[in-house]
Amino acid sequence: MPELPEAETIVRDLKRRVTGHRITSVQVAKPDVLTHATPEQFRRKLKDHTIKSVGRRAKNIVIRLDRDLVLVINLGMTGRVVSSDAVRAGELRHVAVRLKLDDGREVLYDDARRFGRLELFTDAGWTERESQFGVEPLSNDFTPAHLYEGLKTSRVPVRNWLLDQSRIAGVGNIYANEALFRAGIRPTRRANLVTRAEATRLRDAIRDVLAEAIAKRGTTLSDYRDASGEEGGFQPLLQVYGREGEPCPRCGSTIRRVVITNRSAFYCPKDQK
DNA sequence: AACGCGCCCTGTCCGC
DNA sequence: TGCGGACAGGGCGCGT
Repeated sequence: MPELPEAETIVRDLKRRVTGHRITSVQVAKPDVLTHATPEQFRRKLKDHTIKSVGRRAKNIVIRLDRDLVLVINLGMTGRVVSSDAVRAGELRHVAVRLKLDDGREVLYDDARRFGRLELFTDAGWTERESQFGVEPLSNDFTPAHLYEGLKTSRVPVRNWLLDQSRIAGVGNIYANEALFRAGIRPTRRANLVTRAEATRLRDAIRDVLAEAIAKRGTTLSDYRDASGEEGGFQPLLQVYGREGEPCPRCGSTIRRVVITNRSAFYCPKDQK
């Protein structure tokens, strides 16, 4: 599921719903979503901490608590973070972790495939981990020159290059494909063969598609929900992702699907060279 | 040492 | 209706 726009949407919802609240108890139903902690360690560490802020880095939800504790949630493919007062009972069938708050509500982590992970850090520990991610694509540091110089150093297909979180933080398969369509670059092209002019178009395309997707509260293909349990609204605006066999919205050619290193890529054979 | 690959796991859909 | 295979937003560890 979730790429930068979906994580960002959840973060904005959570910020409003949980900031300032204290965690009064923690239940772990599916221990395999925890990294480097037993359920007992996780429960003991989180209990009685107060949530100071909620933010995002790459596709991660970063919850800062008092007394030097940071809870980082990566949603994997099917992870959801929802507030218990926003979902109907029984709607969540794979709750892995419950965080009970001081007002009686719960923050629920639900994950059908359990590819998602919850991890606790100290401030310093998270700073270290965070340094391994690349530039935030919506920040001022993500310049055309930055992108062009980075692309020059690699011969992998540009679609794969865009998925590398140590290069650009937060772009996943949907938005990589959409940005490449907007920029007129075929997903299979080697990164180092993208021209300076194309890199500039790609940089703008990445920023535009991410910002537009955030404005629509993300893309729901099947599993993604925001913190209120609602679907995203960007899926009708996808131009190539998941549209194999449909006409290109720009030229009418038939959109193709190719598999690059085990993941689908979609493109218009006429508009993307 | 950059890169491709297999794997983690469940659900859904499609063809037979 | 059932069954097997393909496929799904991600990311890690491995071998080359």
